Amino acid sequence: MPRNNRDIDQKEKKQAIIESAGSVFAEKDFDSASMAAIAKGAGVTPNTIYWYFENKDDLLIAVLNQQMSKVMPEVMAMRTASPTQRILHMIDAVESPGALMNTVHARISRSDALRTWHDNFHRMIEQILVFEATQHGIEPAKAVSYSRLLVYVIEGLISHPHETESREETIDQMLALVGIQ
Amino acid sequence: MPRNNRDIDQKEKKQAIIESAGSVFAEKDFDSASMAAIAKGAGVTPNTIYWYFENKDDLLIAVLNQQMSKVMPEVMAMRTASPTQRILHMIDAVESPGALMNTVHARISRSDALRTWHDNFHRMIEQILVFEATQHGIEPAKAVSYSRLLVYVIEGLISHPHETESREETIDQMLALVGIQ
DNA sequence: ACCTGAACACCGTTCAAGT
DNA sequence: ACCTGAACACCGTTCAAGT
Repeated sequence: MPRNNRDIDQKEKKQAIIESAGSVFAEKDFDSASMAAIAKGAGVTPNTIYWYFENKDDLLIAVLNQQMSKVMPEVMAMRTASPTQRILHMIDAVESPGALMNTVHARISRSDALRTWHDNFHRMIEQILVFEATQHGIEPAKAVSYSRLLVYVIEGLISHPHETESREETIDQMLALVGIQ
Repeated sequence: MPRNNRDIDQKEKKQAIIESAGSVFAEKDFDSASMAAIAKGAGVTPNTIYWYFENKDDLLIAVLNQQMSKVMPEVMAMRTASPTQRILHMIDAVESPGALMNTVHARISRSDALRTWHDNFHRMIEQILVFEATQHGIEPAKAVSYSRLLVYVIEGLISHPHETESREETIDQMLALVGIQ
């Protein structure tokens, strides 16, 4: 066993760190997930993580970005599914790896990078919802304000992973209220 | 100066700790607020806090309860104000002392006591909203499901303290959608 | 350029000992 | 019963030193 893994491709190692972080965040939560445990899972020393990432928040952002870039194409591809089903899929994917969304909100005041990520996330979801709403014949002005309300409901569902039962019903009700589907 | 403040009434000292915690949580945030800083603000040693509270989460719950028992009567007393104004007042009061609501959500998986507090909070808000809705002639079944949606929107506004501008507009839109006011 | 060992400052919490 | 000093185990992060 080599003293360090220079033979392993750098992209692979960075990827290994992100994946390890993702799974440790998922089974514990952000605060309980120590850099030591994440490093161990990736087969590196804790300090090595700091070669690839500025700090723990930066690593969190990398994990979130990875998740989103996996999920969004999936959601887009669900052409035949109902809006409710598409939203449900997104919530499931975002929420199952620990309650990271709550961590994002809780740490926004501490990390500018995290706030930027969060604002972009909101913008992205809202744009999709506005598109969806206008497709359903809702006038643009209303589509924008309804989308904002919808984002809050979606975030609410993500933030409360223990209330899974009536999740679909909740989305249906909200969509019916704003006139989508 | 006495070695310890036995002369000071216990209730007063406990109260001093809660108040110190409240203000330290407000200017920093839950994680950045050290027990040392809280203790200092209350004029005690860090360990003394553990005589009065089980742990940091327990102290957080005490702060939240204190806030709520101050705010709720105020909201109830606003008889002449519109529902929007009443909701706005509650959000302002809950959110201004740091983004503690986000901390609650982020730490639910770690603390059973915090989850219990959170569930009670939801129930309380939902009951008030259901009452409000039925007052406006909305049938009970719909009142319940609308209230759940409304709670998510309210929590969304609490969770995003930096989006203050359009807050009133957002509440108005949501209330209009469900037929209140 | 990439990685490590060892250290730093700090944290929440515990506990034996004091009054 | 109430409070403290001193310690414990752990944390994210830094940095000089190695390859």
